[in-house]
Amino acid sequence: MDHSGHPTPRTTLPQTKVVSLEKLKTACKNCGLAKLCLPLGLENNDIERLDSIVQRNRPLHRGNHIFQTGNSFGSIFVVKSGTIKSYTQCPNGTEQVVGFHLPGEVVGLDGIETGKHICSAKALETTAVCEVPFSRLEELTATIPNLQHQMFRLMSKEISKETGLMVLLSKSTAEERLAAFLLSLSIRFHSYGFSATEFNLSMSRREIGSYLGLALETVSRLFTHFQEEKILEVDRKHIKILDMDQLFKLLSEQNGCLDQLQRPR
Amino acid sequence: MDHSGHPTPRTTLPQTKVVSLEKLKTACKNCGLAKLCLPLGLENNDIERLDSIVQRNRPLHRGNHIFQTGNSFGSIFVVKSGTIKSYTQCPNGTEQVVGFHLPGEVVGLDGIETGKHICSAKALETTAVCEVPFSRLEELTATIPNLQHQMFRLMSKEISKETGLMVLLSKSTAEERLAAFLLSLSIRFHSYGFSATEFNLSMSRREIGSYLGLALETVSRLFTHFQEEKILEVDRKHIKILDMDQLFKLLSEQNGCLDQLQRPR
DNA sequence: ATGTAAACCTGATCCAGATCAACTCTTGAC
DNA sequence: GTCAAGAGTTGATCTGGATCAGGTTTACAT
Repeated sequence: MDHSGHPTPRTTLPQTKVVSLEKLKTACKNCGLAKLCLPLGLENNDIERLDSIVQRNRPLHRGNHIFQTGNSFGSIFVVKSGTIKSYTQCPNGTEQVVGFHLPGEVVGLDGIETGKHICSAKALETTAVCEVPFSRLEELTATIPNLQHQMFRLMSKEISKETGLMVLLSKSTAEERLAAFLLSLSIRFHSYGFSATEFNLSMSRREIGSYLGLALETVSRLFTHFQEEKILEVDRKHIKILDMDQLFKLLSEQNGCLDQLQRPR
Repeated sequence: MDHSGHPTPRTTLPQTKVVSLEKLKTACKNCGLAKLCLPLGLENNDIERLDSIVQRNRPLHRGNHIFQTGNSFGSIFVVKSGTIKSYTQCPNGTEQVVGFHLPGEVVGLDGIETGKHICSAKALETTAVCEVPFSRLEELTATIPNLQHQMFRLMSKEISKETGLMVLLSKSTAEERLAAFLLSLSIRFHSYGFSATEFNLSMSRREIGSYLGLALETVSRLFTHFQEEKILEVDRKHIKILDMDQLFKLLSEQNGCLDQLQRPR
Protein backbone atom coordinates (compact mmCIF):
# COMPACT_ATOMS: atom_id res chain seq x y z
CA MET A 1 0.00 0.00 0.00
CA ASP A 2 1.01 3.55 -0.62
CA HIS A 3 1.89 5.21 2.64
CA SER A 4 2.86 8.57 1.26
CA GLY A 5 -0.64 9.92 1.18
CA HIS A 6 -0.56 10.03 -2.58
CA PRO A 7 -3.46 8.58 -4.47
CA THR A 8 -2.99 5.20 -6.07
CA PRO A 9 -1.54 5.76 -9.55
CA ARG A 10 -3.34 4.40 -12.56
CA THR A 11 -1.53 1.70 -14.42
CA THR A 12 -1.52 3.61 -17.69
CA LEU A 13 0.64 6.47 -16.49
CA PRO A 14 3.26 7.77 -18.87
CA GLN A 15 6.78 7.32 -17.60
CA THR A 16 7.13 11.02 -16.83
CA LYS A 17 4.79 10.43 -13.90
CA VAL A 18 7.36 8.38 -11.99
CA VAL A 19 7.86 9.98 -8.60
CA SER A 20 11.36 11.25 -8.07
CA LEU A 21 13.08 14.26 -6.62
CA GLU A 22 14.25 15.13 -10.11
CA LYS A 23 10.64 15.81 -11.01
CA LEU A 24 10.75 18.82 -8.73
CA LYS A 25 13.02 20.55 -11.19
CA THR A 26 10.92 19.65 -14.20
CA ALA A 27 10.44 22.57 -16.54
CA CYS A 28 6.86 23.54 -17.26
CA LYS A 29 6.97 22.15 -20.77
CA ASN A 30 7.83 18.70 -19.45
CA CYS A 31 5.48 18.83 -16.50
CA GLY A 32 2.62 16.37 -16.46
CA LEU A 33 0.34 19.00 -14.99
CA ALA A 34 0.91 21.55 -17.75
CA LYS A 35 -2.55 21.14 -19.26
CA LEU A 36 -4.20 21.90 -15.95
CA CYS A 37 -1.94 24.72 -15.01
CA LEU A 38 -0.87 28.14 -16.22
CA PRO A 39 0.81 26.93 -19.44
CA LEU A 40 -2.51 25.71 -20.87
CA GLY A 41 -2.87 27.00 -24.39
CA LEU A 42 0.56 28.62 -24.59
CA GLU A 43 3.06 28.42 -27.44
CA ASN A 44 6.37 26.75 -26.67
CA ASN A 45 8.40 29.93 -26.44
CA ASP A 46 5.79 31.51 -24.16
CA ILE A 47 5.97 28.48 -21.89
CA GLU A 48 9.69 29.07 -21.68
CA ARG A 49 9.18 32.68 -20.66
CA LEU A 50 6.77 31.55 -17.97
CA ASP A 51 9.20 28.87 -16.95
CA SER A 52 11.92 31.43 -16.39
CA ILE A 53 10.00 33.19 -13.62
CA VAL A 54 8.81 30.05 -11.83
CA GLN A 55 10.70 29.21 -8.65
CA ARG A 56 10.93 25.55 -7.69
CA ASN A 57 11.91 25.41 -4.06
CA ARG A 58 12.69 22.31 -2.02
CA PRO A 59 9.64 20.27 -1.08
CA LEU A 60 7.68 21.16 2.04
CA HIS A 61 7.36 18.71 4.88
CA ARG A 62 4.12 17.93 6.63
CA GLY A 63 3.14 20.98 8.67
CA ASN A 64 5.33 23.51 6.83
CA HIS A 65 3.62 26.72 5.88
CA ILE A 66 3.66 28.35 2.45
CA PHE A 67 2.27 31.53 4.03
CA GLN A 68 0.27 32.56 7.05
CA THR A 69 -2.59 34.96 7.67
CA GLY A 70 -1.34 38.50 7.47
CA ASN A 71 1.84 37.68 5.53
CA SER A 72 2.34 40.09 2.69
CA PHE A 73 1.35 38.69 -0.66
CA GLY A 74 4.05 38.26 -3.28
CA SER A 75 3.48 35.04 -5.15
CA ILE A 76 0.88 32.51 -6.09
CA PHE A 77 1.70 28.82 -5.76
CA VAL A 78 0.79 25.79 -7.81
CA VAL A 79 0.74 22.41 -6.13
CA LYS A 80 2.92 19.94 -7.99
CA SER A 81 2.53 16.93 -5.70
CA GLY A 82 1.08 16.41 -2.25
CA THR A 83 -1.70 18.41 -0.61
CA ILE A 84 -2.00 21.92 0.76
CA LYS A 85 -4.62 22.90 3.32
CA SER A 86 -5.71 26.52 3.56
CA TYR A 87 -7.37 27.65 6.75
CA THR A 88 -8.17 30.58 9.00
CA GLN A 89 -7.56 30.69 12.71
CA CYS A 90 -10.40 31.77 15.00
CA PRO A 91 -9.43 33.77 18.10
CA ASN A 92 -10.65 30.95 20.35
CA GLY A 93 -7.94 28.73 18.90
CA THR A 94 -10.02 26.55 16.63
CA GLU A 95 -9.19 26.53 12.98
CA GLN A 96 -11.54 26.63 10.04
CA VAL A 97 -10.40 24.79 6.91
CA VAL A 98 -11.31 26.73 3.77
CA GLY A 99 -9.73 24.55 1.11
CA PHE A 100 -7.71 21.51 0.13
CA HIS A 101 -5.43 21.98 -2.83
CA LEU A 102 -4.36 19.02 -4.94
CA PRO A 103 -1.74 18.83 -7.72
CA GLY A 104 -2.43 21.32 -10.50
CA GLU A 105 -4.40 23.64 -8.22
CA VAL A 106 -3.46 27.19 -7.31
CA VAL A 107 -3.02 28.57 -3.79
CA GLY A 108 -2.75 32.18 -2.68
CA LEU A 109 -5.14 34.03 -4.98
CA ASP A 110 -6.84 35.52 -1.91
CA GLY A 111 -3.90 37.85 -1.31
CA ILE A 112 -4.02 39.83 -4.55
CA GLU A 113 -6.69 42.29 -3.50
CA THR A 114 -5.28 43.62 -0.25
CA GLY A 115 -1.64 42.62 -0.65
CA LYS A 116 -1.93 40.46 2.46
CA HIS A 117 -2.99 36.85 2.78
CA ILE A 118 -6.32 36.40 4.55
CA CYS A 119 -5.68 32.76 5.34
CA SER A 120 -2.80 30.40 6.07
CA ALA A 121 -1.62 27.54 3.87
CA LYS A 122 0.27 24.50 5.09
CA ALA A 123 1.35 21.14 3.72
CA LEU A 124 -0.61 18.09 4.88
CA GLU A 125 2.12 15.75 3.66
CA THR A 126 5.39 16.10 1.76
CA THR A 127 4.41 18.57 -0.92
CA ALA A 128 6.10 20.26 -3.85
CA VAL A 129 4.87 23.61 -5.08
CA CYS A 130 5.91 25.95 -7.87
CA GLU A 131 6.15 29.55 -6.75
CA VAL A 132 5.14 32.20 -9.28
CA PRO A 133 6.05 35.78 -8.26
CA PHE A 134 2.92 37.74 -8.98
CA SER A 135 4.35 41.01 -10.22
CA ARG A 136 6.52 39.16 -12.72
CA LEU A 137 3.53 37.07 -13.73
CA GLU A 138 1.58 40.26 -14.37
CA GLU A 139 4.33 41.48 -16.69
CA LEU A 140 3.99 38.26 -18.66
CA THR A 141 0.19 38.18 -18.73
CA ALA A 142 0.29 41.69 -20.21
CA THR A 143 2.24 40.43 -23.21
CA ILE A 144 0.89 36.88 -23.56
CA PRO A 145 -2.87 37.07 -24.15
CA ASN A 146 -3.39 33.34 -23.67
CA LEU A 147 -1.66 33.46 -20.32
CA GLN A 148 -3.82 36.36 -19.23
CA HIS A 149 -6.89 34.46 -20.30
CA GLN A 150 -5.74 31.39 -18.42
CA MET A 151 -5.29 33.47 -15.26
CA PHE A 152 -8.81 34.84 -15.61
CA ARG A 153 -10.07 31.30 -16.14
CA LEU A 154 -8.27 29.98 -13.09
CA MET A 155 -9.67 32.74 -10.91
CA SER A 156 -13.14 32.27 -12.35
CA LYS A 157 -12.88 28.55 -11.59
CA GLU A 158 -11.97 29.38 -8.01
CA ILE A 159 -15.04 31.62 -7.73
CA SER A 160 -17.31 28.94 -9.19
CA LYS A 161 -15.86 26.29 -6.90
CA GLU A 162 -16.51 28.39 -3.83
CA THR A 163 -20.02 29.20 -5.00
CA GLY A 164 -20.69 25.47 -5.24
CA LEU A 165 -19.34 24.93 -1.77
CA MET A 166 -21.54 27.69 -0.38
CA VAL A 167 -24.59 25.98 -1.81
CA LEU A 168 -23.44 22.70 -0.30
CA LEU A 169 -22.92 24.28 3.10
CA SER A 170 -26.17 26.15 3.24
CA LYS A 171 -28.55 23.50 1.95
CA SER A 172 -27.29 19.95 2.16
CA THR A 173 -27.37 17.24 4.77
CA ALA A 174 -24.24 15.76 6.33
CA GLU A 175 -24.50 12.72 4.08
CA GLU A 176 -24.75 14.84 0.94
CA ARG A 177 -21.78 16.93 2.01
CA LEU A 178 -19.48 14.00 2.50
CA ALA A 179 -20.65 12.40 -0.74
CA ALA A 180 -19.93 15.64 -2.59
CA PHE A 181 -16.53 15.90 -0.95
CA LEU A 182 -15.52 12.38 -1.91
CA LEU A 183 -16.75 12.83 -5.46
CA SER A 184 -14.88 16.10 -5.75
CA LEU A 185 -11.67 14.39 -4.66
CA SER A 186 -12.32 11.48 -6.97
CA ILE A 187 -12.92 13.70 -9.98
CA ARG A 188 -9.89 15.83 -9.27
CA PHE A 189 -7.60 12.84 -8.74
CA HIS A 190 -8.87 11.37 -11.96
CA SER A 191 -8.19 14.52 -13.95
CA TYR A 192 -4.64 14.60 -12.58
CA GLY A 193 -4.04 11.09 -13.85
CA PHE A 194 -4.74 9.05 -10.73
CA SER A 195 -7.38 6.51 -9.87
CA ALA A 196 -10.89 7.89 -9.45
CA THR A 197 -11.95 5.04 -7.21
CA GLU A 198 -9.07 4.42 -4.84
CA PHE A 199 -7.01 7.00 -3.02
CA ASN A 200 -5.57 8.03 0.32
CA LEU A 201 -6.96 10.95 2.24
CA SER A 202 -4.21 13.25 3.38
CA MET A 203 -6.48 15.09 5.80
CA SER A 204 -7.92 14.01 9.15
CA ARG A 205 -11.58 13.47 9.99
CA ARG A 206 -11.45 16.69 11.96
CA GLU A 207 -10.17 18.62 8.95
CA ILE A 208 -12.82 17.14 6.68
CA GLY A 209 -15.44 18.08 9.25
CA SER A 210 -14.14 21.60 9.55
CA TYR A 211 -14.20 22.03 5.79
CA LEU A 212 -17.73 20.63 5.48
CA GLY A 213 -19.16 22.33 8.55
CA LEU A 214 -19.58 19.06 10.44
CA ALA A 215 -18.33 17.61 13.72
CA LEU A 216 -15.56 15.07 13.36
CA GLU A 217 -17.79 12.45 15.02
CA THR A 218 -20.36 12.95 12.27
CA VAL A 219 -17.73 12.43 9.60
CA SER A 220 -16.55 9.26 11.31
CA ARG A 221 -20.08 7.90 11.59
CA LEU A 222 -20.74 8.65 7.93
CA PHE A 223 -17.67 6.73 6.83
CA THR A 224 -18.92 3.79 8.85
CA HIS A 225 -22.38 4.22 7.38
CA PHE A 226 -21.11 4.39 3.79
CA GLN A 227 -19.11 1.26 4.48
CA GLU A 228 -22.17 -0.58 5.81
CA GLU A 229 -24.07 0.48 2.71
CA LYS A 230 -21.28 -0.99 0.55
CA ILE A 231 -20.70 2.41 -1.03
CA LEU A 232 -17.14 2.67 0.27
CA GLU A 233 -14.40 0.50 1.62
CA VAL A 234 -12.65 2.50 4.30
CA ASP A 235 -9.39 1.55 5.95
CA ARG A 236 -8.23 4.45 8.02
CA LYS A 237 -7.16 7.02 5.39
CA HIS A 238 -7.42 4.66 2.47
CA ILE A 239 -10.66 5.00 0.55
CA LYS A 240 -12.04 2.73 -2.14
CA ILE A 241 -15.24 3.80 -3.86
CA LEU A 242 -17.31 0.68 -4.49
CA ASP A 243 -20.52 2.25 -5.75
CA MET A 244 -19.93 5.50 -7.60
CA ASP A 245 -23.53 5.56 -8.87
CA GLN A 246 -24.90 5.52 -5.36
CA LEU A 247 -22.60 8.35 -4.37
CA PHE A 248 -23.83 10.50 -7.27
CA LYS A 249 -27.39 9.57 -6.44
CA LEU A 250 -26.97 10.93 -2.93
CA LEU A 251 -26.22 14.31 -4.46
CA SER A 252 -28.99 14.48 -6.99
CA GLU A 253 -31.68 13.42 -4.52
CA GLN A 254 -32.30 16.69 -2.76
CA ASN A 255 -29.55 18.82 -4.02
CA GLY A 256 -29.04 19.19 -7.71
CA CYS A 257 -27.46 22.58 -7.52
CA LEU A 258 -23.99 21.16 -7.67
CA ASP A 259 -23.92 20.16 -11.29
CA GLN A 260 -20.39 21.45 -11.55
CA LEU A 261 -19.37 18.06 -10.25
CA GLN A 262 -19.17 16.63 -13.73
CA ARG A 263 -18.94 12.91 -13.69
CA PRO A 264 -15.99 11.64 -15.69
CA ARG A 265 -17.70 9.47 -18.32
CA MET B 1 -39.45 57.53 3.42
CA ASP B 2 -37.69 56.15 0.43
CA HIS B 3 -39.83 53.54 -1.27
CA SER B 4 -37.49 52.74 -4.11
CA GLY B 5 -35.49 50.20 -2.16
CA HIS B 6 -32.45 52.44 -2.30
CA PRO B 7 -30.55 53.12 0.86
CA THR B 8 -31.08 56.43 2.55
CA PRO B 9 -28.58 58.90 1.03
CA ARG B 10 -26.16 60.70 3.29
CA THR B 11 -26.60 64.43 3.46
CA THR B 12 -23.09 65.17 2.27
CA LEU B 13 -23.46 63.66 -1.17
CA PRO B 14 -21.89 65.53 -4.04
CA GLN B 15 -24.39 66.77 -6.62
CA THR B 16 -23.34 64.12 -9.12
CA LYS B 17 -25.13 61.60 -6.91
CA VAL B 18 -28.57 63.04 -7.70
CA VAL B 19 -30.70 60.23 -9.05
CA SER B 20 -31.82 60.78 -12.61
CA LEU B 21 -32.19 58.84 -15.78
CA GLU B 22 -29.41 60.93 -17.27
CA LYS B 23 -27.06 59.27 -14.82
CA LEU B 24 -27.48 56.06 -16.72
CA LYS B 25 -25.50 57.53 -19.56
CA THR B 26 -22.78 58.94 -17.34
CA ALA B 27 -19.33 58.26 -18.73
CA CYS B 28 -16.99 56.33 -16.45
CA LYS B 29 -14.91 59.38 -15.70
CA ASN B 30 -17.92 61.22 -14.30
CA CYS B 31 -19.34 58.21 -12.51
CA GLY B 32 -19.52 58.37 -8.74
CA LEU B 33 -18.60 54.72 -8.51
CA ALA B 34 -15.39 55.05 -10.50
CA LYS B 35 -13.12 54.56 -7.51
CA LEU B 36 -14.78 51.27 -6.64
CA CYS B 37 -15.00 49.98 -10.15
CA LEU B 38 -12.78 49.06 -13.07
CA PRO B 39 -11.40 52.59 -13.68
CA LEU B 40 -9.65 52.63 -10.30
CA GLY B 41 -6.08 53.76 -10.80
CA LEU B 42 -6.40 54.51 -14.51
CA GLU B 43 -5.14 57.56 -16.39
CA ASN B 44 -7.77 59.74 -18.01
CA ASN B 45 -7.18 58.56 -21.55
CA ASP B 46 -7.27 54.94 -20.42
CA ILE B 47 -10.61 55.58 -18.73
CA GLU B 48 -11.85 56.86 -22.06
CA ARG B 49 -10.73 53.72 -23.82
CA LEU B 50 -12.55 51.64 -21.21
CA ASP B 51 -15.55 53.90 -21.54
CA SER B 52 -15.73 53.25 -25.26
CA ILE B 53 -16.39 49.53 -24.78
CA VAL B 54 -18.90 49.88 -21.94
CA GLN B 55 -22.53 49.38 -22.92
CA ARG B 56 -25.13 51.23 -20.91
CA ASN B 57 -28.46 49.61 -21.60
CA ARG B 58 -31.84 50.71 -20.35
CA PRO B 59 -32.44 49.98 -16.67
CA LEU B 60 -33.79 46.60 -15.64
CA HIS B 61 -37.11 46.28 -13.91
CA ARG B 62 -37.71 44.14 -10.86
CA GLY B 63 -37.52 40.51 -11.93
CA ASN B 64 -35.64 41.08 -15.21
CA HIS B 65 -32.70 38.78 -15.78
CA ILE B 66 -29.20 39.82 -16.80
CA PHE B 67 -28.42 36.21 -17.60
CA GLN B 68 -29.61 32.75 -16.65
CA THR B 69 -27.91 29.47 -15.82
CA GLY B 70 -26.50 27.94 -18.98
CA ASN B 71 -26.51 31.17 -21.00
CA SER B 72 -23.26 31.61 -22.86
CA PHE B 73 -20.91 34.04 -21.21
CA GLY B 74 -20.01 37.19 -23.09
CA SER B 75 -19.86 40.10 -20.69
CA ILE B 76 -19.37 41.02 -17.10
CA PHE B 77 -21.72 43.55 -15.52
CA VAL B 78 -21.19 46.27 -12.96
CA VAL B 79 -24.16 47.38 -10.87
CA LYS B 80 -24.65 51.12 -11.12
CA SER B 81 -27.77 51.46 -8.98
CA GLY B 82 -30.24 49.00 -7.51
CA THR B 83 -29.57 45.40 -6.52
CA ILE B 84 -28.87 42.20 -8.40
CA LYS B 85 -29.48 38.76 -6.91
CA SER B 86 -27.53 35.79 -8.22
CA TYR B 87 -28.91 32.34 -7.59
CA THR B 88 -29.02 28.76 -8.73
CA GLN B 89 -32.13 26.72 -9.29
CA CYS B 90 -32.41 23.28 -7.71
CA PRO B 91 -34.28 20.61 -9.68
CA ASN B 92 -36.98 20.45 -7.00
CA GLY B 93 -37.89 24.03 -7.81
CA THR B 94 -36.36 25.81 -4.84
CA GLU B 95 -33.76 28.43 -5.49
CA GLN B 96 -30.51 29.00 -3.67
CA VAL B 97 -29.32 32.61 -3.47
CA VAL B 98 -25.55 32.83 -3.90
CA GLY B 99 -25.04 36.57 -3.84
CA PHE B 100 -26.48 40.08 -3.59
CA HIS B 101 -24.73 42.68 -5.70
CA LEU B 102 -24.85 46.35 -4.76
CA PRO B 103 -23.70 49.41 -6.73
CA GLY B 104 -20.05 49.18 -7.69
CA GLU B 105 -20.02 45.39 -7.52
CA VAL B 106 -19.39 43.03 -10.41
CA VAL B 107 -21.67 40.25 -11.60
CA GLY B 108 -20.93 37.41 -13.98
CA LEU B 109 -17.32 36.47 -13.22
CA ASP B 110 -18.45 32.87 -12.76
CA GLY B 111 -18.88 32.44 -16.49
CA ILE B 112 -15.31 33.08 -17.61
CA GLU B 113 -14.00 29.60 -16.98
CA THR B 114 -16.44 27.47 -18.90
CA GLY B 115 -17.93 30.10 -21.19
CA LYS B 116 -21.34 29.44 -19.66
CA HIS B 117 -22.95 31.03 -16.64
CA ILE B 118 -23.35 28.65 -13.73
CA CYS B 119 -25.96 30.79 -12.02
CA SER B 120 -28.73 33.23 -12.90
CA ALA B 121 -28.77 36.95 -12.11
CA LYS B 122 -31.92 39.04 -11.77
CA ALA B 123 -32.82 42.52 -10.60
CA LEU B 124 -34.50 42.80 -7.19
CA GLU B 125 -35.63 46.35 -7.95
CA THR B 126 -35.15 48.86 -10.75
CA THR B 127 -31.48 48.43 -11.47
CA ALA B 128 -28.96 49.94 -13.84
CA VAL B 129 -25.91 47.96 -14.90
CA CYS B 130 -22.94 48.67 -17.13
CA GLU B 131 -22.21 45.83 -19.51
CA VAL B 132 -18.55 45.18 -20.31
CA PRO B 133 -17.97 42.75 -23.19
CA PHE B 134 -15.31 40.43 -21.88
CA SER B 135 -13.29 39.78 -25.01
CA ARG B 136 -12.96 43.51 -25.62
CA LEU B 137 -12.08 44.01 -21.98
CA GLU B 138 -9.32 41.42 -22.34
CA GLU B 139 -7.89 43.39 -25.28
CA LEU B 140 -7.76 46.46 -23.06
CA THR B 141 -6.34 44.72 -20.00
CA ALA B 142 -3.52 43.42 -22.19
CA THR B 143 -2.45 46.97 -22.99
CA ILE B 144 -3.38 48.80 -19.76
CA PRO B 145 -1.43 47.22 -16.89
CA ASN B 146 -3.42 49.06 -14.22
CA LEU B 147 -6.67 47.79 -15.67
CA GLN B 148 -5.33 44.25 -15.70
CA HIS B 149 -4.28 44.63 -12.10
CA GLN B 150 -7.69 45.99 -11.16
CA MET B 151 -9.37 42.98 -12.76
CA PHE B 152 -7.14 40.63 -10.79
CA ARG B 153 -7.94 42.58 -7.64
CA LEU B 154 -11.69 42.45 -8.29
CA MET B 155 -11.58 38.71 -8.84
CA SER B 156 -9.39 38.20 -5.78
CA LYS B 157 -11.88 40.20 -3.74
CA GLU B 158 -14.66 37.96 -4.96
CA ILE B 159 -12.68 34.90 -3.88
CA SER B 160 -11.99 36.37 -0.44
CA LYS B 161 -15.61 37.38 0.01
CA GLU B 162 -16.80 33.87 -0.76
CA THR B 163 -14.20 32.37 1.56
CA GLY B 164 -15.56 34.56 4.35
CA LEU B 165 -19.08 33.45 3.59
CA MET B 166 -18.04 29.80 3.67
CA VAL B 167 -16.63 30.27 7.15
CA LEU B 168 -19.83 31.99 8.19
CA LEU B 169 -21.96 29.18 6.82
CA SER B 170 -19.99 26.33 8.27
CA LYS B 171 -19.36 27.64 11.77
CA SER B 172 -21.71 30.39 12.92
CA THR B 173 -25.08 30.46 14.61
CA ALA B 174 -28.17 31.97 13.01
CA GLU B 175 -27.73 35.14 15.08
CA GLU B 176 -24.12 35.57 13.98
CA ARG B 177 -25.04 35.02 10.36
CA LEU B 178 -27.70 37.70 10.30
CA ALA B 179 -25.46 40.11 12.21
CA ALA B 180 -22.67 39.54 9.69
CA PHE B 181 -25.10 40.02 6.82
CA LEU B 182 -26.41 43.32 8.15
CA LEU B 183 -22.91 44.60 8.86
CA SER B 184 -21.78 43.61 5.40
CA LEU B 185 -24.65 45.57 3.88
CA SER B 186 -23.97 48.51 6.15
CA ILE B 187 -20.28 48.63 5.29
CA ARG B 188 -20.94 48.31 1.58
CA PHE B 189 -23.64 50.99 1.57
CA HIS B 190 -21.30 53.27 3.48
CA SER B 191 -18.47 52.80 1.01
CA TYR B 192 -20.81 53.64 -1.86
CA GLY B 193 -21.72 56.91 -0.21
CA PHE B 194 -24.92 55.98 1.59
CA SER B 195 -25.86 55.80 5.24
CA ALA B 196 -24.25 52.97 7.20
CA THR B 197 -27.02 52.91 9.77
CA GLU B 198 -30.25 53.25 7.85
CA PHE B 199 -31.21 51.51 4.63
CA ASN B 200 -33.90 49.55 2.87
CA LEU B 201 -33.53 45.87 2.18
CA SER B 202 -34.33 45.05 -1.40
CA MET B 203 -34.53 41.32 -0.71
CA SER B 204 -37.19 39.28 1.10
CA ARG B 205 -36.77 37.35 4.33
CA ARG B 206 -36.85 34.18 2.28
CA GLU B 207 -33.99 35.39 0.09
CA ILE B 208 -31.93 36.42 3.09
CA GLY B 209 -32.57 33.01 4.61
CA SER B 210 -31.60 31.22 1.43
CA TYR B 211 -28.36 33.20 1.23
CA LEU B 212 -27.49 32.56 4.89
CA GLY B 213 -28.59 28.93 4.99
CA LEU B 214 -31.54 29.65 7.31
CA ALA B 215 -35.30 29.17 7.17
CA LEU B 216 -37.25 32.37 6.51
CA GLU B 217 -38.99 31.90 9.87
CA THR B 218 -35.64 32.03 11.62
CA VAL B 219 -34.73 35.26 9.84
CA SER B 220 -38.05 36.78 10.82
CA ARG B 221 -37.66 35.75 14.46
CA LEU B 222 -34.14 37.18 14.54
CA PHE B 223 -35.32 40.57 13.26
CA THR B 224 -37.88 40.59 16.04
CA HIS B 225 -35.24 39.53 18.53
CA PHE B 226 -32.77 42.21 17.44
CA GLN B 227 -35.53 44.75 17.73
CA GLU B 228 -36.37 43.62 21.28
CA GLU B 229 -32.69 43.91 22.16
CA LYS B 230 -32.70 47.49 20.83
CA ILE B 231 -30.03 46.58 18.31
CA LEU B 232 -32.24 47.37 15.33
CA GLU B 233 -35.34 49.26 14.46
CA VAL B 234 -37.16 47.22 11.84
CA ASP B 235 -40.11 48.40 9.81
CA ARG B 236 -40.79 45.86 7.15
CA LYS B 237 -37.85 46.35 4.74
CA HIS B 238 -36.58 49.50 6.38
CA ILE B 239 -33.68 48.86 8.77
CA LYS B 240 -32.13 51.26 11.24
CA ILE B 241 -29.09 50.07 13.14
CA LEU B 242 -29.33 51.42 16.68
CA ASP B 243 -26.41 49.62 18.28
CA MET B 244 -23.59 48.97 15.85
CA ASP B 245 -21.23 47.96 18.67
CA GLN B 246 -23.54 45.19 19.78
CA LEU B 247 -23.81 43.93 16.23
CA PHE B 248 -20.02 43.73 15.93
CA LYS B 249 -19.81 42.08 19.31
CA LEU B 250 -22.11 39.30 18.14
CA LEU B 251 -19.55 38.45 15.50
CA SER B 252 -16.44 38.53 17.60
CA GLU B 253 -17.94 36.41 20.38
CA GLN B 254 -17.53 32.99 18.89
CA ASN B 255 -16.53 33.74 15.41
CA GLY B 256 -13.59 36.00 14.80
CA CYS B 257 -12.69 34.49 11.48
CA LEU B 258 -14.51 37.16 9.57
CA ASP B 259 -12.15 40.01 10.13
CA GLN B 260 -12.57 41.06 6.55
CA LEU B 261 -15.63 42.91 7.79
CA GLN B 262 -13.61 46.00 8.50
CA ARG B 263 -15.52 48.45 10.57
CA PRO B 264 -15.65 51.91 8.98
CA ARG B 265 -14.05 54.08 11.67
C1' DA C 1 -63.70 48.26 -3.68
C1' DT C 2 -62.62 43.42 -3.76
C1' DG C 3 -60.14 39.42 -4.30
C1' DT C 4 -55.90 36.95 -4.22
C1' DA C 5 -51.31 35.89 -3.72
C1' DA C 6 -47.23 36.87 -1.63
C1' DA C 7 -44.69 38.39 2.35
C1' DC C 8 -44.33 38.27 6.99
C1' DC C 9 -44.94 36.99 11.89
C1' DT C 10 -45.49 33.73 15.80
C1' DG C 11 -46.31 29.51 18.26
C1' DA C 12 -45.74 24.29 18.75
C1' DT C 13 -43.30 20.31 17.60
C1' DC C 14 -39.55 17.60 15.89
C1' DC C 15 -35.07 15.95 14.42
C1' DA C 16 -30.29 16.07 12.34
C1' DG C 17 -26.34 16.70 13.96
C1' DA C 18 -23.62 18.85 17.93
C1' DT C 19 -21.79 17.80 22.17
C1' DC C 20 -20.21 14.91 25.87
C1' DA C 21 -18.06 10.75 27.28
C1' DA C 22 -15.54 6.55 27.14
C1' DC C 23 -12.94 3.72 24.64
C1' DT C 24 -9.30 1.67 21.17
C1' DC C 25 -5.80 2.04 17.84
C1' DT C 26 -1.69 4.53 15.77
C1' DT C 27 2.18 7.07 15.79
C1' DG C 28 6.19 9.01 17.19
C1' DA C 29 9.43 10.62 20.91
C1' DC C 30 12.76 9.09 24.04
C1' DG D 1 10.85 -1.16 24.55
C1' DT D 2 7.44 2.45 27.08
C1' DC D 3 4.72 6.38 27.25
C1' DA D 4 1.99 10.09 25.74
C1' DA D 5 -0.53 12.44 22.40
C1' DG D 6 -3.21 12.30 18.64
C1' DA D 7 -6.66 10.11 15.55
C1' DG D 8 -10.54 7.49 15.18
C1' DT D 9 -14.82 4.98 16.67
C1' DT D 10 -19.17 4.41 19.00
C1' DG D 11 -22.89 5.36 22.26
C1' DA D 12 -25.99 8.58 24.98
C1' DT D 13 -27.90 12.95 25.40
C1' DC D 14 -29.12 17.58 24.19
C1' DT D 15 -30.43 21.57 21.34
C1' DG D 16 -30.62 25.13 17.61
C1' DG D 17 -33.02 25.79 14.09
C1' DA D 18 -36.11 23.32 10.62
C1' DT D 19 -40.65 22.24 9.80
C1' DC D 20 -45.50 22.57 10.30
C1' DA D 21 -49.48 25.29 11.14
C1' DG D 22 -52.01 29.17 11.98
C1' DG D 23 -52.54 33.88 11.66
C1' DT D 24 -52.13 39.10 9.81
C1' DT D 25 -50.56 42.55 6.68
C1' DT D 26 -49.19 44.29 2.21
C1' DA D 27 -49.22 44.61 -2.76
C1' DC D 28 -51.31 44.47 -6.74
C1' DA D 29 -54.61 43.10 -10.35
C1' DT D 30 -59.30 43.52 -11.84
